[in-house]
Amino acid sequence: MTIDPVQFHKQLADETRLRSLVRLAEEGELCVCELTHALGVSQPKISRHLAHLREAKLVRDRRAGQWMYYRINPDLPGWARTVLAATVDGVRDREPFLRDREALRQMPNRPGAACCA
Amino acid sequence: MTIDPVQFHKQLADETRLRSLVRLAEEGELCVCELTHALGVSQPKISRHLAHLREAKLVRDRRAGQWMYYRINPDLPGWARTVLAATVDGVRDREPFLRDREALRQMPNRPGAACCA
DNA sequence: CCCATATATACGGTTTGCCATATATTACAG
DNA sequence: CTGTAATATATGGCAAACCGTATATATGGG
Repeated sequence: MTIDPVQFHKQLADETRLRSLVRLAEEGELCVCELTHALGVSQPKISRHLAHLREAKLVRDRRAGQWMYYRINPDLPGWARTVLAATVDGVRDREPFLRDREALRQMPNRPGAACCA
Repeated sequence: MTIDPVQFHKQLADETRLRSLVRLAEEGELCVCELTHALGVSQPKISRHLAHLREAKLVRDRRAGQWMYYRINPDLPGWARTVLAATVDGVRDREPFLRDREALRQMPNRPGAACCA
């Protein structure tokens, strides 16, 4: 799989997209409503940015009922995965990423695993 | 040293800047006219993009006579250097980066070492 | 069917960013 | 000083990108 490096970095060069990617990198898979809640931004805004990420091949989506789940594209080339991992590592303990992690943790009625423990 | 990750990636999200950074990463230090020749773009264009990179702390400059030499900022945080190195690694053998390397190698009258071999 | 929830897209407006061209600055040579 | 080479900045125009709001689509339940 090949990716244009300029397009790739453009995706990381927006706060909403970067926050979404960091969340996805740490959680594995999230639906739109979880990201909306974690970042505290409007649903169309998240959805639009996720569409960008999908078009740029940074993420993949999967439908499960009414929910669309997004995850980091596992087929990214090695250099891109390294870039992503290094970036996540560099920002993990800063705002607003800390706050995003906490907001997701405290989200009520999360779809998926939460209900059937 | 601390750097805003969004601003950082914005710098890599432009072809002219990325090509300049890749050249600097491989050559160590280059003056404006060398970059101008390597990439084959206008001098003001290179100069403007180098100014962006300097303001974003990605590069440092040094004056030597009439020449301004630029290099990757050695004080970048670890994650940023990793991102940069991974990106360079990912693009090294593609166009237009191959062509840039070759154009620099064939540049006549390079300042610095070239004249006094 | 009809409604509610989750998600996506369309629209209009504003900002940001890039470019080419022209001009200013700085350093050096004579 | 004067001229020349290297570099930087200023200007105006244009295109890309982001945003909020409104609306459309899709799924599942009753």
